[in-house]
Amino acid sequence: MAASTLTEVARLAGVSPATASRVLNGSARIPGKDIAERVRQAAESLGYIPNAQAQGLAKSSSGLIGLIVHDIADPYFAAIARGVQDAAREQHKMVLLATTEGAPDSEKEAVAAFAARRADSIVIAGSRTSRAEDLGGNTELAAELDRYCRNGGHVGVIGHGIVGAAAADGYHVVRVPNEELAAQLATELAASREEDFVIVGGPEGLFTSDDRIRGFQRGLASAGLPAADVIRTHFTRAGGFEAGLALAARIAASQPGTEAKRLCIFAVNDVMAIGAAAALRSQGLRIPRDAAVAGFDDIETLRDFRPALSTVHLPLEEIGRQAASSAAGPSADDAGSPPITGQVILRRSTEVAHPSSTESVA
Amino acid sequence: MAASTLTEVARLAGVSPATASRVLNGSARIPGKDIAERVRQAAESLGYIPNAQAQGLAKSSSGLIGLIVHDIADPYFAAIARGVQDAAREQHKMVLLATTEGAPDSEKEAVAAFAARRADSIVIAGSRTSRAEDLGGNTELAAELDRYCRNGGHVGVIGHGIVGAAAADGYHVVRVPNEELAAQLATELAASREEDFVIVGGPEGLFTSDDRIRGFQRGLASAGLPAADVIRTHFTRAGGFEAGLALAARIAASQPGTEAKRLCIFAVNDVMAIGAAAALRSQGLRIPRDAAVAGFDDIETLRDFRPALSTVHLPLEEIGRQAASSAAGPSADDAGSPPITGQVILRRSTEVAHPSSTESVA
DNA sequence: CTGTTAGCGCGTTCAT
DNA sequence: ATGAACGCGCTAACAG
Repeated sequence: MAASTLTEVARLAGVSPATASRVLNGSARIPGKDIAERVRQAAESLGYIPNAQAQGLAKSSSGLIGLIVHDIADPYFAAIARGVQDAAREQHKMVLLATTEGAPDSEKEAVAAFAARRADSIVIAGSRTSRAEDLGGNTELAAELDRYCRNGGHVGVIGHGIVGAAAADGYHVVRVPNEELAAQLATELAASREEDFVIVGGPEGLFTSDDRIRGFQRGLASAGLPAADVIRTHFTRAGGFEAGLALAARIAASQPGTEAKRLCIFAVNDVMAIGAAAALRSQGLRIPRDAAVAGFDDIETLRDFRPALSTVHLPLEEIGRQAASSAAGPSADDAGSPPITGQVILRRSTEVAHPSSTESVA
Repeated sequence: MAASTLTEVARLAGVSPATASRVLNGSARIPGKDIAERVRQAAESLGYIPNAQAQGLAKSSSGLIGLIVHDIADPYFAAIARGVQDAAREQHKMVLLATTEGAPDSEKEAVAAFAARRADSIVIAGSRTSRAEDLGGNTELAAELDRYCRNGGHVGVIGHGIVGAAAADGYHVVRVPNEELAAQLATELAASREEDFVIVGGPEGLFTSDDRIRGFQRGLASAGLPAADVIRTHFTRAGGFEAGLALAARIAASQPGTEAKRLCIFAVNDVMAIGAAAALRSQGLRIPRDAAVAGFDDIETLRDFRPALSTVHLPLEEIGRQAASSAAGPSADDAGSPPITGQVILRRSTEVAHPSSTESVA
């Protein structure tokens, strides 16, 4: 009852397994026109499906590309996954998924599992961390990756490289200019307003978050503004919401004093920004009237959110694609892919004032 | 340089490969306390990682569970994927991903690919279709699935069964009561208003869409209301947007006449509803003032959308989990999982009238 | 151009 | 309790 094998096909076609193999997959020429047809028919009638495990064993390569994300339901990762999937299709490979919640030790496990399956390459998305508590985990992860690379595996990491990972062969990093873009966002934001800036960031040690915070502060500084307060919270919508609640209180408290200075809140990613905005709204505050809010990533699903969220567009899908194909080795153009760039997008959530007031002042 | 093998470990430990195998995996007893330890150390020092391909070949099972979705970046599928992933983790398996854009022939390919990899089970999400143009594809898909099942594979389909698929062993369907829930939504909506209803549906033949349309109409009928107009469009945000544009025109045109009857728009999924809402807004219309809008699915990422979208909550993650574990065979409780249920959630997007007007009329 | 012989790395009978 | 031998399904060297 088990699926029919190549040998059976060969027997039915009256040829040797080797010949059948040559016909059903493409190695050298197989102009045995007549033979080829017989084999094909035999395969067809038997409903033959090659056993990829066996093929993999024989060729020691699996046609698999492993993808590691924090959470596939997070639109950020989902977008990247789509890019990886695209690249996989081009390479005629399949993608193997692992979600890790960002824990280095379960990332290590995932890498080991991928290695066990002899994945041709591994893509790691999700920000790296440098927290003390993750130090051990990071080291082990780096070791695991190193071993994987040494055994011929290819790795594509998105954002920062793994802490402590040697620049081994087959180890690629798709850099995302988080810091520069955040600085640019701050600059553009600062150019048209005179407000107090606040940053809602992720836990300290999260590279992506830290980079964006640093960049934003730098942008502020170069605009001659003081550094913004930083609220540390979870790198999620819930975290953003929590911070938003605190900020709402702060706004309410300061209103009687000097109502002139509106708050401009920069959340280090869109999901957090949405959370913060929701919190403000739940407290009766309105955006951008009572506070401005900006995010980062330009998540597609969030584009219909109102007021439209100012953010930094990142080509997530392209990032995923690059990570997956850089790991596949320099293909046609060995010049490598173009560096990732983003783009500041100012929308309604950070509008400076209602047209009416602008007009009246002017 | 290739990864070290079990044989090498065995040699280093001074035992036979068989013994090493018994130690490193759990088959029978391995009380060779001293031996076991030696083997483990050898494995450790060599950085031994079992070759899953070889294991799979030997045991003819792969620890893989295949997942087929239209688009992993669609939050609907992403949520299901998370559930599948959870189930996979519990089963100590990994998830293989395939995206097909809903095309039956590429779904067939995906099934074949999964079969080739000897996936232990396959989960198919994404609505089935009965369009004439897909007939051939569906038949082939059904045949492929049938063969897969006959070879011992397990299949879990979400929503409707594959058209033409025999109720083979190992073929499970996680039913989603789309029709009932849509009817319920219509009933609740109809109870508190006197409006013209319009349905924004997907292309004809899409089961999920058709079920929801049918159910909604039924609900309307049982409330003594006439059937709603149905606008057919793409099952995506873009489709919803397009329909929304048309509806905006319709609203604008009818306003001079009888301004009493507001439109209540039911889009067969949340993403389309959001698209429609965006279109209305782009034409200067406001929700729920100028029109009510409802969706279906209760996508998590969309919950912060304003006005809050009335919809039908579906336990997407649980659905994915069930599909993945039903396919794993009746586990602990052979009573099977509880049937999927949803819940109508009325939010602001379908509010009947502003408190003020309600008051003044009363 | 085709058939034969060896493994790929591991699990699993059999003996011992 | 341990080791030897065989086979999982396929590909890659060699023969012919």
